[in-house]
Amino acid sequence: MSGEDNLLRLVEAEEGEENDYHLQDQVGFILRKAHQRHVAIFAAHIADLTPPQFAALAKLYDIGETSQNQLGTLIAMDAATVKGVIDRLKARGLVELSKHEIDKRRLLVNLTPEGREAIERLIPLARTITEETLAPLTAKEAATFLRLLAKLA
Amino acid sequence: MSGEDNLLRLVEAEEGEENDYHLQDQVGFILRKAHQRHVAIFAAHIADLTPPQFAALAKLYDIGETSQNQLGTLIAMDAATVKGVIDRLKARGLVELSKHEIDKRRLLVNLTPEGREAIERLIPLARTITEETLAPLTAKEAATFLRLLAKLA
DNA sequence: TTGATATCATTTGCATACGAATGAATTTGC
DNA sequence: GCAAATTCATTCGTATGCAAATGATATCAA
Repeated sequence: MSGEDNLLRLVEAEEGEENDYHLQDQVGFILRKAHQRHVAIFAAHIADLTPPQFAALAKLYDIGETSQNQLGTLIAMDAATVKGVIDRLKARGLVELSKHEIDKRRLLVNLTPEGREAIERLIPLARTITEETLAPLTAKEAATFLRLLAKLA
Repeated sequence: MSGEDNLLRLVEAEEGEENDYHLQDQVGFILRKAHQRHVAIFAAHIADLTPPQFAALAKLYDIGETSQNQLGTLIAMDAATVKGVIDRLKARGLVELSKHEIDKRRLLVNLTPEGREAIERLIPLARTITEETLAPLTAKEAATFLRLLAKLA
């Protein structure tokens, strides 16, 4: 810390300016930490699947067969990311791929019976994960938080 | 969709159970999307630094020289992650490394003059990024959101 | 109809993120 | 004072996440 910095602080204190920047108060930093905590809770309950992999299976279970690109849109992943996720699910036999009959650009993705079994088994655990993630909040706070978070996302 | 599934749905509808699982309502999924949006806003304002890199510089600016490990704790990164971040900042001349004189395990990290210049220039932009991230909320909502988010993180 | 655009998927490169294993150095406990 | 436990840093492997470039196909528009 140089003498100039100390002088600057004095001057700004006199002017009543807030010069401090506290990383730990910034929404981006706290958002990153909250996300990290959620991922850790997820991993503690569902060890053999990542949140993005689970999201892909859950969405396919919800809407049925769709193109890789469309699936990516629905679960908020760009094309490069969704490809990797689907590749790994395919390698594990949880999804299967086929070509779109009419539009030859599209790659259709669907659950295999094993994938359907897996997601049906995991959804109850996912509800627990959501509960545990929100556990520091009261029910009312959790509702408020989800409403505001959705406005941000 | 098999006949058994349809039967299951009828039974559950009669019992008033909620069987649907909507990914887009789960806190983890929305948290991931909110984080993605923040990172995009960050990149639009600060193109030459990532949020983790910025976090490292901002924390060093705040507390001065510290060990790589301690820095990681303060900015919520594990040892493997912080090493990569610091390596890249070092390669760009924004931080410098030195050995701890007494405890030979520790690697001290500090801002270079260029790093100090950079973070002083960037902090005002970071304030803008925070504002833009919270822009969908009113001031009161933003305060509530930050309070609840901090409880979760 | 055909030339310009747009869409879908892939690949490459870079940057987190974290578990697990390893080795060096320090601290603790007895 | 010494063995056990802990801490610090590094490395490896795997998995997102995204920008940019590319190629194939489809759609639009003059």
